[in-house]
Amino acid sequence: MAVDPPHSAPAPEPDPGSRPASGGGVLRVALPVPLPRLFDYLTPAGDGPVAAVGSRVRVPFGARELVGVVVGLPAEADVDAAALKPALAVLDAEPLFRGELLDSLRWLVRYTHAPAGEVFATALPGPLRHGEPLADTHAWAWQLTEAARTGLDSLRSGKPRRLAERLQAGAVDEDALDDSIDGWRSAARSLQQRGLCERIAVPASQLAPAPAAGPTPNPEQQQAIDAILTSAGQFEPVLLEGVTGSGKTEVYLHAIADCLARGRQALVLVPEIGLTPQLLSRFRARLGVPVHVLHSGLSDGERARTWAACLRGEARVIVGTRSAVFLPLPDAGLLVVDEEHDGSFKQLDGIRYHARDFALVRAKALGIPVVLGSATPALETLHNARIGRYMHLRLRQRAGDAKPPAVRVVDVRKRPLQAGLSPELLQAVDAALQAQGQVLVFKNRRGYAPVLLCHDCGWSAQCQRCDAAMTVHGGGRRLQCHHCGARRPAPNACPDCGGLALQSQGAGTERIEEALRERFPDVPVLRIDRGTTQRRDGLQTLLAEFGTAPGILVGTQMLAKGHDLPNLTLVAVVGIDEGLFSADFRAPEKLAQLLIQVAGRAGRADRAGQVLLQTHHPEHPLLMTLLSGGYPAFAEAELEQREAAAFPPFAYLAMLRAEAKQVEAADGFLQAARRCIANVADDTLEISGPLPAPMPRRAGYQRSQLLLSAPNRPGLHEVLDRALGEIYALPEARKVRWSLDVDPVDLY
DNA sequence: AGCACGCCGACT
DNA sequence: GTCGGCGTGCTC
Repeated sequence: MAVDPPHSAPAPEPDPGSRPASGGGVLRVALPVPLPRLFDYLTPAGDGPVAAVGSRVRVPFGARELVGVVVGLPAEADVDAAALKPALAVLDAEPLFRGELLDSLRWLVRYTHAPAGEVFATALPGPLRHGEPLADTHAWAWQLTEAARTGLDSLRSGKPRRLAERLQAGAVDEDALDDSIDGWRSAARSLQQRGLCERIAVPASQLAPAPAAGPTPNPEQQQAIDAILTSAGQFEPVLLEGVTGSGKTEVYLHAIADCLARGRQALVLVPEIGLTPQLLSRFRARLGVPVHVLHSGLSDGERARTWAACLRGEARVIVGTRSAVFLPLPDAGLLVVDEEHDGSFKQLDGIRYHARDFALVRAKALGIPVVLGSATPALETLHNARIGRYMHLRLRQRAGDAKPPAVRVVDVRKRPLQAGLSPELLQAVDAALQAQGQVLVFKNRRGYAPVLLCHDCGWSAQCQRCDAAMTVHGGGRRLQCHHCGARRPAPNACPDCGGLALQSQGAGTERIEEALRERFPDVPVLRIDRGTTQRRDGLQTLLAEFGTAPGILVGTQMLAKGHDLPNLTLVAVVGIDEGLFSADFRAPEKLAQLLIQVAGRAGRADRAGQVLLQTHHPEHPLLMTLLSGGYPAFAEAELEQREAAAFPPFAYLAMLRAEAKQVEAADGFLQAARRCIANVADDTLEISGPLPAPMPRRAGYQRSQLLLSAPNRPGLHEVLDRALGEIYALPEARKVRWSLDVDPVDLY
């Protein structure tokens, strides 16, 4: 969703929402069904809340009941009036969607070409989606009862007594009790049973520790802060390009503090793994207001409460992952997208939106600045900055005079490898440990080995439901498919030839961990990947135990950012060669971003870090450019390539995907869809496919895809608008699961 | 997507 | 004789 802000803001529609539907009126409702249509109903009988645009309604739909959102109050229905059913009830006295959010979601419907009801449903937390009332946002507090005045003396010293004494001056909210008395809950329960204290609802606490002063911004930071503050109150997209450790967060904090001082709300979007306790505690310590969070780890109830607190304007600062971009922000003053290049901002199923791009749309509609921060901006973002659509601010200095790491490429051709590690790499690890430093070995592949191979006949362990090899886990004992999750024990003998020459080919993090333990028995070796950090906060706990003494971390993507490792002096990157030759046109960008991010972990503060890249292709242009000119030089070169090849941001893509048990069904649908599209397209639209997806069979389904490429965005949308009606109605559509992805990230 | 209606096989 | 398979049609 590379957004073109000057052209594509949601047109604020004349909003009939303020005009309540009069008796006998028609409600136009968006329902969460995969149909490209709205449904009209009569206003419900009875005397519930009056329907307005943006309110939820419960309606009969075929044989079932659904919760939908009123999106219009037309003078008359677009179907036979006799066919209209009355809605069952209006669920909101005040509309949930109003003003800017309503306009922006309407824009998203047009942009994604998705059914409106599904877009609105995606924007709501589960409980609201299912028709529950807007959650209470009050806090709970405890106070002494009348009876306590006489009964208190009978308490022996202990927890209950201490709690009672604390409550004598008046009610205390639970957050404050959490902070002051360990295990107060059981004490409270015991007092409650004796009728001495009670739990009461109080307005949500606006209290937080007084804001702590931060470090004085350096001149670059100050310049960036000033530029953002100057833009307050108007739409201004800002790319904040800052090398790792240059203090982007400090700039955000000043901009947010200013936003709060002007009485406005601030929303900060972070990648899935960027929402660390460290980041939160820093925000909490500095801002002096409660910081609300929204991420996938929360319960439905918690998400619903945060949503309500935002709508009521009670939440002033919200930090959240992708889905937080849908929060209602009646007093919005600032949006921040941290690590804006991160792939987790794009939703890959359901409504395929890009949170960064939707944040831009919202900021434009809200008339507020939006800050996109990254050390390695997405090429789309850089392009927009270069052509002057975005203000471009740079932070080149590392805070505290930290030196950039020294990068060394290790040519491993013809070198003996041990679990994929070269002697040079092991030597460097040894040296770093000797110098009391910590080491990170980065390998983008979890498990023990990517393939189990029979050395006698060439058989390899394949997943039965996917076109993919199974990964060896558990030191060679188990097989696991990373695409569908299938697991089975590894065979002892080759199922084909019966031979016993089964070998684990290649190395994943597990095997590297094993090799490093063997080689460096005296230091802790800690592996961090999806397998070792299942539990909530697991990563945090593991890293805390790891401490700062000499030791080795082995890990995947997860370790690329977000966690402070002050004593990390060597980062070794293993297995980048696949990324150098991937068919995906975004692979070079992703690899460059990853290398820069990982390298940024080495050497903070006083110690210069070292980065080691192990490769069979030391002369690869990507590495040469990245090494000599850094990310900016790489980006320059890569943008030229994209332009020459007519790829984004110089072309506009949409992907139609289909999957079915039979290939013929998937292909047949896409063939038919291709004809629908070709009928309405001019010759500037390129249509390729149907082609098998990169992994044609996944979890038992055959997957096929059709790629559309247009030289301009309006042209692409026009074609889709005109073709989709027919595509929905295709008889072939019934036999497949299909989806449209505007601005797909993964072509392969 | 669901859910009902509808017309053909192996079971109490 | 029926329970139930999933084809197809519809949802204001």
